[in-house]
Amino acid sequence: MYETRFIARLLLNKYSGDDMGNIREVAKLAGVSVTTASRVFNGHPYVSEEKVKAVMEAAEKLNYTKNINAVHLSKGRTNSVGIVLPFLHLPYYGEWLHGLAEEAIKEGISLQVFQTNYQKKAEIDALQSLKSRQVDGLIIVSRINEIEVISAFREDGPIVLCEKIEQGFPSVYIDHYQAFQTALETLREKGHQSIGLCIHRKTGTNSIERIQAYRDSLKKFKMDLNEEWIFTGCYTINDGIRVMNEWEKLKNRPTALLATSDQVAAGIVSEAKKAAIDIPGDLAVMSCDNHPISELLDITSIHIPVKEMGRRAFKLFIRSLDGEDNVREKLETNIFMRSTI
Amino acid sequence: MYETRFIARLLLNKYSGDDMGNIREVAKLAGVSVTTASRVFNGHPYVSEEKVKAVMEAAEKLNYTKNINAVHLSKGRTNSVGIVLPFLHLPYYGEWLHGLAEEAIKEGISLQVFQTNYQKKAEIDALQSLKSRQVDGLIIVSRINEIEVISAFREDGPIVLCEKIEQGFPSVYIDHYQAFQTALETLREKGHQSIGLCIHRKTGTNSIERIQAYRDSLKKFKMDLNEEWIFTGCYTINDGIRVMNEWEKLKNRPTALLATSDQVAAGIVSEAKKAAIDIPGDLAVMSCDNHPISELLDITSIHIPVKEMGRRAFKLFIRSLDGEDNVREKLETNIFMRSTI
DNA sequence: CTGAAAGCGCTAACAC
DNA sequence: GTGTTAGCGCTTTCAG
Repeated sequence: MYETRFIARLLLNKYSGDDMGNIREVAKLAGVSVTTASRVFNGHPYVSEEKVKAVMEAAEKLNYTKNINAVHLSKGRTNSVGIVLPFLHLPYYGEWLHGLAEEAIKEGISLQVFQTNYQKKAEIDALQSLKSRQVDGLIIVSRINEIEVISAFREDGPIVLCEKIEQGFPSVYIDHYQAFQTALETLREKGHQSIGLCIHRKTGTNSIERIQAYRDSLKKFKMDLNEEWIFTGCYTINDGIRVMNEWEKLKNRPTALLATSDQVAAGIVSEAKKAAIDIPGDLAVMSCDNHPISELLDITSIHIPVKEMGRRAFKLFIRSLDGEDNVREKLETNIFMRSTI
Repeated sequence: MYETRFIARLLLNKYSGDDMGNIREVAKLAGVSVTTASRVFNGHPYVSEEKVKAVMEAAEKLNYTKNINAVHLSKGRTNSVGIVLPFLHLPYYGEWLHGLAEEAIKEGISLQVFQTNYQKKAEIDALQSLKSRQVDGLIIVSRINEIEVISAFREDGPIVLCEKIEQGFPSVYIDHYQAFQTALETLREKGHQSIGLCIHRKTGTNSIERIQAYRDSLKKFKMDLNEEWIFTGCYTINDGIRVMNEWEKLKNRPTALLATSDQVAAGIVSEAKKAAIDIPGDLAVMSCDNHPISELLDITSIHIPVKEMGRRAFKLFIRSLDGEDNVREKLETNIFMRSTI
């Protein structure tokens, strides 16, 4: 049996690591038990100096490295976390991941990234990876499946959400309702009575909150409401350009646009310039994130501490592992006034 | 023994999946052998209809999910690949990952991301994860360690590089030397005799190639050379702003700047505008990547198919797994002429 | 301080 | 078609 398997691996896989011993071989060469060798590799106490040395030497000689998969199986965890997000090319998620990765490396936790493209199935694959113990937990930056679907995996491990969720999950979030209220109030004070919205999608906790704040504000101040003024699918610079073109075609135009992403606002502003539309004279623009590009183009933007969210989400994941699995953290926003409103 | 372990897990970890059976229990409940159950879960042939059904039902009843770590250990691979890159917040890498992730999901390969921050140690950790079999292979988008260090891990699994490397690794790359030559030639034709460089770093295959092209071109055309004109550490918009400020302080100023990133060029161009410096009159600017921001700001840029590189790198990884582990692919670039030169 | 041995849960060779 | 069983390589309990 040994033979067959060995030969098969040789044939199938040149990376069979044939020259890499396992802990048993190391132990044998060092003249100690497997237990002792294991202790040495894990820095456990109560091993004599000389045995430590013998084991280290044997390991060196055999070019030994732990097979981490065996460790994972034996320990029942993987020291890794899955990050679930829709798109990797949007600056928002890049920034977010950057913050998270900085924390994760400190804790020696590895990162498994699941780009869902907002496909339900892809997101469920990520959830499955929790159930199958590929990752110890999940951080869902943005989701597409209903919360009930997510909840079904709740018992399989910590799941951190990044939205204002009532209970059942640890989460880090922005009060988008409040932020939008403030933003709309600010625009109103500037004299805008008709305001349009550029938003990612109509679903999703964050989007729903934002739309709600929008509708509520309009009603409260008896401002104009027009379904045509809600532009969805707005993620990128190009989407902003598209919005600007649509705006131009509108018979009844809003005098201000509130976008949920700086990229979109950037597209709007630059396309406006090309079309000789005066910002903020003909159209005021305000966006979210306060990403460097907004400063660059001098776009008024609501600062969202994206990187910090990534960091916090990771910390919540860690706390969740320790049993504190219902913490919710709200992060603050503030408006950076610039020239586009 | 069973007892102790069980209780310990209950105490330590609420996510012990107590209600989740393993394949043995499923097999028992279904009244079949473990092998048969395994066959069912892996879609292997030669299992009778009824047994398939029995196994499926038992699995359902026990809320069974494969423990993927056991699979990994048993099979000797993990169906995952590690991506090594310095920074997750730079659009370049986001774009790159996006392309890669799209391919990976098709093949059911999961992504482990290693953000190194260009710290040698973090990069080595990634390499170790290959050796410890945490990932089946590595794609190094940009590295900081010497090639010899990487080579030492060559036998542990496929390692795909993204640079023009002589041999020993599969790789996908851009001929940066040629691209820069063309760019510099273009600037020269526009009458520029003194050209500055904004580059990531002085090391790294790609940077070295670019600097070499720079020096060679200057020499060839007897253009001015001034070490002060080489700005390093240029990655972001803010770095571009910094460069612009430094440029202004220069006694002897280059009349053109060639940047390796659109972000940097964007910073330069917008800061120039603030300082009432005419682009391209006082200073011509050209950059690399042709990221949407360059179109936005109408910056002349060398198009680099970043997303495609991500895709190709992944495909090379797959081919490498299949034994074709020395393929090198060159991707083409082309200049998008806009208003900054 | 040390070691024997029983797991962890799945795969697959081999025998029937 | 199906089942038995020996791995995969490490951790950890328990008994010295």
